Amino acid sequence: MARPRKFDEQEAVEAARRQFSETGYHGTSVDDLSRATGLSKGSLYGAFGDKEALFQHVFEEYCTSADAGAAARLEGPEDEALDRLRQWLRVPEGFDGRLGCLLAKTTAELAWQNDTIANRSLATFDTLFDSCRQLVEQAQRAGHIDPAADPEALGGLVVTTHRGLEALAKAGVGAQTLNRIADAAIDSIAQPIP
Amino acid sequence: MARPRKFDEQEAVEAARRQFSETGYHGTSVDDLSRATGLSKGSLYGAFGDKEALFQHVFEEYCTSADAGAAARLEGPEDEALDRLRQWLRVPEGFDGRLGCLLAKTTAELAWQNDTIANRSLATFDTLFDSCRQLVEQAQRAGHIDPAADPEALGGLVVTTHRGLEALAKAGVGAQTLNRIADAAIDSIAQPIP
DNA sequence: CATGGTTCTGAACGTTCAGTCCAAAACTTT
DNA sequence: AAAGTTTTGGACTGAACGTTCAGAACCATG
Repeated sequence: MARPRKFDEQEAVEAARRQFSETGYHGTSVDDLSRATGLSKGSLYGAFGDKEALFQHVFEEYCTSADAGAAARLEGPEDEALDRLRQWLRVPEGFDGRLGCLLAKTTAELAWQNDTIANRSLATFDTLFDSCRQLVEQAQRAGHIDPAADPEALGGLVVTTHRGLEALAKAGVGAQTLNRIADAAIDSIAQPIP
Repeated sequence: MARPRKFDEQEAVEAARRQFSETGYHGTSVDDLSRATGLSKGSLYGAFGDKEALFQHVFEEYCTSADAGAAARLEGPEDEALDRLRQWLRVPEGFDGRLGCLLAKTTAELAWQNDTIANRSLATFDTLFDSCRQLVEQAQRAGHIDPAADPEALGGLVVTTHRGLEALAKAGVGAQTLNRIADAAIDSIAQPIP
């Protein structure tokens, strides 16, 4: 009954995410988005509304997948919980972190001005806090972290370390240095082997 | 022999820094800068060159003062070194961190695209690494940190924690939570009292 | 007071921006 | 194959952008 879309909406959103991740919200023009997605402006506006709506869509999707990742990390045997935290902090060897996390880039650029963005970021950070706290508790039960320690504070510390590593990566600090710090972070909250 | 400047250049740079800190590079228009500094556009261009040159000036000054702060933190008795690290991580109580550090905002926004910015950021991070490593070594000599630990890795970990706290603050995480994490960070690298 | 040199000001310039619009193409259904 | 609907791409618009510039304002000197 009607002409179907020539493009895949999901692919377009991913292309837009890459573009926004590189050049930020204010640094990205609608023409940039048109080029990145391969869609003309007309199609872009028809499918997603204006630039801000497209950004919100991209950001929402990114946060949702971050939330899902946090939930997935909880799965697994308790005596590997500390390793899962370590793996989360570590970074693949050839990794160029300057093209980094959209959550970090967005909160830095927009959280101060835009309450919708600020609230969505905060919600994802809360999810991360919770996930890490639970992983710390798992590691405590497995005897890898001092059971007397405060799991909420240590979980928050892991999240903080993760965000700090992300910030350093954006500045161009090398993967080897980042991983050394990641290991130091985990080792310093781990219980010495008796 | 000539009409003197009506404005104080240093004040103008500080006003521009506040503006850039809030709205970022691409999010700040020259009209915004004109309003923030109280200077007309012509004066701004006369005094600092174009928008990018003004930004570089502001950023350079910010990084230089961060470097100076890192050096200043080294001064003091060695048995207070760990406390100086703690104080650096902690945040004043009523603090609203969403108006945050220009270094963080700038690396997030521009390091990917602009090599000059990237190199300047990296240089300041190196200074921070060095400063924290030395403070860790001081604390080791004072017996507050295990002398067998790797001061380079622990110094890097403290810097990372600082950047992570900054990122969380930008997202709107409260001062109380931030300080709890800061304390956990220091406590976890400190040697238990014998 | 007049001159010369510098700074300040705001209007004006060309460019780029986000967003609109529509004729033509593309596709499905009948 | 014809009708009907949606997509598409690019020309278009007014506003906002960074930048420039001519003239007014100003101070120190002669």
